[in-house]
Amino acid sequence: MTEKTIPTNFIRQIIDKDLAAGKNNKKVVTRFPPEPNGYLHIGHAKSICLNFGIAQDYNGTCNLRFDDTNPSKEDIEFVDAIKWDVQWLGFDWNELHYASDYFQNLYDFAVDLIKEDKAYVDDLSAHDIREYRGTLKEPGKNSPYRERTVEENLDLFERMKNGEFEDGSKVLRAKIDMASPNINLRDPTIYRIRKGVDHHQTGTSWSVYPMYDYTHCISDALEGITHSLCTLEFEDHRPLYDWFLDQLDVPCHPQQIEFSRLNLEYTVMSKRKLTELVTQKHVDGWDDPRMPTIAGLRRRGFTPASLREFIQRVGVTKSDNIVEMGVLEDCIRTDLNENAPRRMAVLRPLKVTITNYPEDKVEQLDSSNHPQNEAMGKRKLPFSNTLYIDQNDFAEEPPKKFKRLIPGGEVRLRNAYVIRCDEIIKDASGNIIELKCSFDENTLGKNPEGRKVKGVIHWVSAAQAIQANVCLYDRLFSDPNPDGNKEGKDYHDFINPESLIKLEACYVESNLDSVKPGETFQFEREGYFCLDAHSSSDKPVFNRTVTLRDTWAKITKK
RNA sequence: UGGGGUGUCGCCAAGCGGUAAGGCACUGGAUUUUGAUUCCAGCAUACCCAGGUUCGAAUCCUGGCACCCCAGCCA
Repeated sequence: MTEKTIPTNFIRQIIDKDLAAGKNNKKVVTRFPPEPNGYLHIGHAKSICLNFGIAQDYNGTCNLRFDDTNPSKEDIEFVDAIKWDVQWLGFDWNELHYASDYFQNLYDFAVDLIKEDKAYVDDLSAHDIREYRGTLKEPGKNSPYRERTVEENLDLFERMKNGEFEDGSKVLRAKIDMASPNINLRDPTIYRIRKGVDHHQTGTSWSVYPMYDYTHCISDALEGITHSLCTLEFEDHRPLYDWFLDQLDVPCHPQQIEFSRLNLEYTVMSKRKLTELVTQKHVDGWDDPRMPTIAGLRRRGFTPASLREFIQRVGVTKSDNIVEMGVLEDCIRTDLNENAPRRMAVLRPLKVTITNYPEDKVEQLDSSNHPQNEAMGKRKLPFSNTLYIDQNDFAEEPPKKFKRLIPGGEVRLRNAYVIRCDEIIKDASGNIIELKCSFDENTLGKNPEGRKVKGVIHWVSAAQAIQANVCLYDRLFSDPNPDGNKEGKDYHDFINPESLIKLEACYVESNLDSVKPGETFQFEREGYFCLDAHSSSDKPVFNRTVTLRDTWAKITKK
């Protein structure tokens, strides 16, 4: 799909001004800085597209940096997954970094801070630190350890690093202002002790780990980042970001700019909640096709281009938002409508016997892979006297305006003949199990004479069709905003029990015999489907990415 | 008056003092061997509210209101 229009947003306007003013040597350097503590979701895609997109459009560069300062939550599994997701989305980083690469620099800068009496070792417990911090409306008060001498702080901090103290017994704090109206400035903790935890990059070589606020600004500065883009909840941290850089002898002072997170209707976006969905088995894993993760969307059949298009349509601002699913759905439909070859698949089979078609004959009918794009070629479709159609395409007592198959009525078999239903066969309990039909041999590739046949339905030839499982997905939650705090309820209470419907007796046309995992098709009149990444070869599993637009469904609802 | 933000169509979102872009959704209608696609038409006298400045205000000023974020040794 085409992504031609270059977006405009307030961040790009800031950059335009900076460039015009000759700031940063007229360079633009950004970074995407995930913590490897989970899989990336579509909200991260916004940050990725923003950061890498700006770098591309301004002839700048963008780094991938893992913000790995909390070893107890992180795992190498996540760093590998994140790298692949970024590349899959279509981006490549200039430099790959880990915040842990800077642990020594960070430590040295902390020593500088101590030497200038701008940081101190505090023996207060976590609980007491909280007490001393004050509240949103009342100022905090100084720790009794705040006035330790530089020498003592230097000694203590070094011994913290050397592993002489237990976890939680001491922290290093920046000495700023316990009465600041901005809580982040009330002597924030910048180092804590984590002894013996195995860090995925640095092993057990460190006993102290720097905090986010302290790490992030310095990492940005060391990499020469010009514009440090992050989400709105860090607005209050910006004064702290700037404070550290002002105190320290760093190569540059990047500009932090905040934008609003992406929220999508009928799903949740926080890593904690997504992690819970996985660990509590509400879904099959991080790549469950119902998940808003990049991995889930990929397995569902979304393309990188459709996701990039979505992010572009949604824009970048500072206002809170909840985007409707319809936007995402339109993005993938637009892409797949243009690029997915057409196939036929019968999801709820109903046997049809063509009584006037020779029993042993199999015809190979020509059908195009795309009605609007001849370049996608043609395929052969076997036709015989025994077919399957979808149960929904026959009605013994049709509703008004129904234009599919009815008793005594005619319908077009897509890419084939017009048939008429002559007889309904039912089982003992009255279920329709078969239709006896007759075909009009003069209707292949042309309309019948003297009468109009409005309906067109899809089908497969029974003998050649391939058995398949099909997974139909719906929204994971029944409420558009499962996060919104509604009297005592949380997102668990809105999990949609029908978010996955497994159909296990489906037939797909024989041309679907050598499909690669992830390959996408339009099953005509049903929707877009892809072969599941975990599909086994004996019985393929197709995931429905999205339905076709369905005005008939709208009519029947009225 | 704790601090920091945000308020333009159902949902996103342009707009930056010269008279409300666009997309999605929705509603009609045309073409169609997918009730798909495509096409064509419609869809904010109005920008949270109230004052004010101005020839002119969504844009500037004043005062309200609503909503979001912040009290991790998480990021």
